[in-house]
Amino acid sequence: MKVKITDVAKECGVSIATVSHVINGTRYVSPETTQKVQDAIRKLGYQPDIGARNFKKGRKGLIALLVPDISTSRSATIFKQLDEVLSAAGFHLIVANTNRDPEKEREQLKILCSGVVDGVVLFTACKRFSQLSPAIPRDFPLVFIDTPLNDILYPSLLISSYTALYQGVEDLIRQGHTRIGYICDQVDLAYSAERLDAYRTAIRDFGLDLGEELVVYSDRKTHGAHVCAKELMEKGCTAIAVSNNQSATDAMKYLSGARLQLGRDVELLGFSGNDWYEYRTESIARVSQPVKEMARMAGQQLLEQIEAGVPAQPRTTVLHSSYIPKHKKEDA
Amino acid sequence: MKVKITDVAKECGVSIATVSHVINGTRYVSPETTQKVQDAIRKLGYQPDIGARNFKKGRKGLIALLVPDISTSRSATIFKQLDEVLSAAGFHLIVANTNRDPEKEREQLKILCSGVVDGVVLFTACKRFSQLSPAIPRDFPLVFIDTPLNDILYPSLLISSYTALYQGVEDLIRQGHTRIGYICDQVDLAYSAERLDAYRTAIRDFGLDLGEELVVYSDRKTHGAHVCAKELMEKGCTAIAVSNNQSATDAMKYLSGARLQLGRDVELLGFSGNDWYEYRTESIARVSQPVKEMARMAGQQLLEQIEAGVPAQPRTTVLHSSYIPKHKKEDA
DNA sequence: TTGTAAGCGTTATCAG
DNA sequence: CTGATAACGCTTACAA
Repeated sequence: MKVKITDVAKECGVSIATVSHVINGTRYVSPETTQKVQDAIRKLGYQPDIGARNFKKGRKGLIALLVPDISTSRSATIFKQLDEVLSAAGFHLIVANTNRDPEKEREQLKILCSGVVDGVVLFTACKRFSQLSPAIPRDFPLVFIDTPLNDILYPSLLISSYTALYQGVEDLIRQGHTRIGYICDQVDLAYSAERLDAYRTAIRDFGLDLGEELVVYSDRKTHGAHVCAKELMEKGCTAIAVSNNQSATDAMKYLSGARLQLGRDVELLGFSGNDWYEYRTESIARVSQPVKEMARMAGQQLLEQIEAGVPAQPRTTVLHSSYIPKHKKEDA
Repeated sequence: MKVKITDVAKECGVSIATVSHVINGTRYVSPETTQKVQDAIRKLGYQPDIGARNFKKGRKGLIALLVPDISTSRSATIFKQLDEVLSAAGFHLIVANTNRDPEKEREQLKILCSGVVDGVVLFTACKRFSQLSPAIPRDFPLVFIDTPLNDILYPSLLISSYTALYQGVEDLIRQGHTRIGYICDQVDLAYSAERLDAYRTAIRDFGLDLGEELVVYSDRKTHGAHVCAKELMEKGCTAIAVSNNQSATDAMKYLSGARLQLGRDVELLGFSGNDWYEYRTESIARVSQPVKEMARMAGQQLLEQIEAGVPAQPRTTVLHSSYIPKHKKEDA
């Protein structure tokens, strides 16, 4: 049989209350008794039953992370960081895949929030908060990440790449490039619009504006970024900026297929991501997103809500990407 | 306040025992009473407290999946399938990343097995079972997947690609290819050795043996599969077979970079995986692994151990990959 | 400085 | 056919 708190109490002739307090440091116990208890615990190999504890305290010891697609490297990064900070606080992390389906997301959210987990970190696929609110009980510990929603009622963490992208384009311009193309994806998403804006503003600020000529729009399914890259090269671009990591990868695939070498035939301003290692022979300039920091902060903020009982404030935190010039190492 | 079982009992004037039995269908209750109870449940919006139930039943409601690398598509697939079968049985899935580190794996396993979860699905990074056994209590519900270990004491699920690969090579031969190269990765891993064997046997069976000439060994870090592909082409191969999906992808990258077209300049025998979509313009012949089935079976077998209380048998189940010729759709 | 005992919300064992 | 009631292992007033 498993050894329980009563066994320990019996072993060293104190009450179970004392044992409990020794374990949790929740009230004064004399040094000698403390010692006795700790010895007994070690001797018997006692380990508190987490299930019982959680039950008694009315918590589940579980946090859920909801992501649109578990197989992306971004999801994996977020998972790992979050797991670190939450497990340090005694929580376990369960992951749910929403498959970018708002319907499914709402369902899962409803179940999870109704007594399964103590809190949720949500990378939503919904575009408006009102699509979600019915699924979330008032005052449920929740943190949004990565998606700006308008009328949001919870803490939310975002990454802005405006400045970094602006700096990247500026750098290209200072290097003498005058025809800098831009591959834009999903303009309907806020982050994408912001990045396009950064590109346009930089271009305009330095008097290189050509209107829409060097902006092409990619689409994951019908008009991949490789095609876009091709188009831009045909338009005589000497440099290409992109709006995300996937596009950067695709563009590189096209360029290498067309035997165009980075740094010689064309310059690329990319985004950092986990798959650069494949291409590390050619160092490129890039925008680096603080995904890890975002995930860790999300964990912290969630813990505050849960433990300190801070009611969810609609505070929005914006982290900023940094621009990393060519030949410079990624910051850890 | 949350509504609990006593509230329901009070509402319809029966005992909590009856309510519990209605909910769990665990003993006969007259139709009328059943009806009354169900109405009350609906009326009050009662939902059983899972935490309390788990506590009472001495279970945690949690299963852990340990994988070497959460960011691979294989891990993602396994996660999704497993999650489906386990959540249907009322369990939640927590994922732990071992980072291919046996040390870390052992630690996590030790913690998880000592009362945190009810069972574990383990994609181990260890090469021998003895490295693990100290971390696992006797009779702990556990299922191994994807890694053959010698003196294993638990159910284990494997995928063999021997036959499929053999068939693929055979198909190339029947198409008239006589110089078929093979890119082998990590011969020290059992699956890899098996696949190399399949290739060699097929080649030998059809009298095309050239010894080691057309076998090249890749290494993720120092000697990528693109390099291997290049070497094989220089050796005059008209077809290339690979030992896994990553190598297939890398080989294709090289080929497209060298402007060599599949089906015209060279034939490729690849492995199925999640990133073929990028290349779907060219259909290729491939070995398709039943990863989903493996994951689902792992879930089933684990449930058997946990629920039916079947003590862990050292039974090994081998699933077989199928060969899918060119131009044929992937089986769902 | 420590002990006693009342729960937390279920399930399950007895009786009836 | 159904009801009391004792557990499950722990935390935490309240007492002493």
